[in-house]
Amino acid sequence: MIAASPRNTDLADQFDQLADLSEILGEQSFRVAAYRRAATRIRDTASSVAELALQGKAKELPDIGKTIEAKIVEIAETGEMAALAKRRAEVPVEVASFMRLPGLGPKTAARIWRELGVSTLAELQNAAESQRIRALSGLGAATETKILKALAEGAGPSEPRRGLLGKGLPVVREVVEALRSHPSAIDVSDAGSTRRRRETFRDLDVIATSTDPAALTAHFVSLPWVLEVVAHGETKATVIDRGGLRLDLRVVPPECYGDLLQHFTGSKDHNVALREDAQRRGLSISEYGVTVVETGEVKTFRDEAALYAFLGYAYIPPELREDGGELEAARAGKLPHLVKLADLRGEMHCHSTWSADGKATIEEMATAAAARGYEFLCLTDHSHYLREGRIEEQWAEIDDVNGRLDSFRVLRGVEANINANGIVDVPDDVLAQLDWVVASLHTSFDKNPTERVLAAIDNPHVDCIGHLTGRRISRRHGADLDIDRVIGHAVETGTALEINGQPDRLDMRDAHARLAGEAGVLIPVNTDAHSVESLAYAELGIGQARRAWLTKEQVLNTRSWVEIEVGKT
DNA sequence: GCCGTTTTCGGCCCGACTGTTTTCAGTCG
Repeated sequence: MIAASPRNTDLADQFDQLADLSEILGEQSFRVAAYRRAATRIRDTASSVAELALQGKAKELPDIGKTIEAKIVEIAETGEMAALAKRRAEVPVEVASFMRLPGLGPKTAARIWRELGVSTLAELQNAAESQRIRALSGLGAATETKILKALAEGAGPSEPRRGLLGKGLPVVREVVEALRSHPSAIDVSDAGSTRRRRETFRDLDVIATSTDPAALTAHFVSLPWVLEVVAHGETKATVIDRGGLRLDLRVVPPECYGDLLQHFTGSKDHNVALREDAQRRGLSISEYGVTVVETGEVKTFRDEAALYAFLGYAYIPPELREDGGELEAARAGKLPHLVKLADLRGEMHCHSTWSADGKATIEEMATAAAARGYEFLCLTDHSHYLREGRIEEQWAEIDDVNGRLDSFRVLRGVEANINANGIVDVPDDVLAQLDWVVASLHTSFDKNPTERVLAAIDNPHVDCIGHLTGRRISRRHGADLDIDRVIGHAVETGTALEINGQPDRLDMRDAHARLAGEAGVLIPVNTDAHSVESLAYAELGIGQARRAWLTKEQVLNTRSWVEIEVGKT
């Protein structure tokens, strides 16, 4: 039996650790950066990179060359990377976690380890308390205080916690509104990862132009919900709000608003690729403008579209700015026309009080969906609550509601469970009477998940697989599926794979949805709403769909129900 | 380490803030 190949996340973690330890050892910064880029690339790839490497095809990915492919093959075949094992023997691994403390980088971590013999976080705390850090030249009492504060706040070996997009968006919008009300404000916008609709964020970014940058920055740090000011300059400030969220503001003159917005929206990888590309053509890009190196002339741009146009690209929507091929596509005029929230014509996965956890009646859900401008709603209550004749009672209520609603239709659906043995838990004769069948994994995620999902797809009554992996962001990893096989099977059978817009699901994730879309899978953007309010999660789902490069044509519920029924054949 | 519409060698984004300094290195995004 062949051992399962390592998962992309495990490979990526190993390259990140290789980068950390190499950096502490003072190795070439460009090689360290290459390891980090490779880790990111592996993490953002949908297919198994280990499988690709074993076929000699991993080096076709950007940022993966011969050397890194060989290291991946080595991990797949032996379970270990010699280069990493060697460095682990040289550096105590906990020294790398010093770098997780804010303000401490590789140079400082290395000096504390080498010059003081400190190799664990406990020893680091002890060294700071006994004022031994200040003995090192260039470090003082302030550094000791900073270390102790960070350790007391629980910063440590684990990754810093990232917040959910669904939590961050309302906060960043509130801050944007508060800044707009300041008399010196001209333009204010959200930026950063929330503008790109990335599923999680580390901090919330706001940018602005102002007639008086220092006054606007001062207003920002004195907003009522600010708990702590981390940094405060004339054009840039960072605060922590009472919810523990980190907010960054940056201000520049109006004439370079486009430059600033582009810079501060990122992603970092997108900007680096953009700037490297520009540099090859004799241009130097910063948040203040584009410098023609030869003449020293600086061009500034009031909006992003003009900036991208000057650099020779079509306008790139923020959701695509991840260094995932968008620059090449924009240069060639081949960017997709991304799906928009307003394109949605129905909801295809939601619940009512017929599910025990549902908060609204069928009529309330339907009325709310109609108010959003939808034409239909597939009611997909949990199969568990629709047994022993209850589903017929539900159908009667659906008919009743449809009788009262003009030009809106509630469809009969169900969210069936894919059992541990791969069987869909609703009898075929019941499924045959339904308009729309969603099948989802809810338990036993580690028990043959691929085979179970494939079996569900094989059921001719199943129209769609719900929240494909079952992950809960930052709580549960979800099923480790063979995504290529699932997508291949979905294409063969015409089964849809949804994007579930629940803030902690967003499942399929962006990379999976992009691969599915490219393969020809139809993808409904759903909310899995259990209440009227959560129908608004459609915005998060559409963000995810746009990050997956999906067009209106690829998103199933941009069609009318009649068109969808015809497509089902 | 990776990469190539001037390169298979010699490059590799750019600027702000902090703490410790008397002009800068380290860190961060």
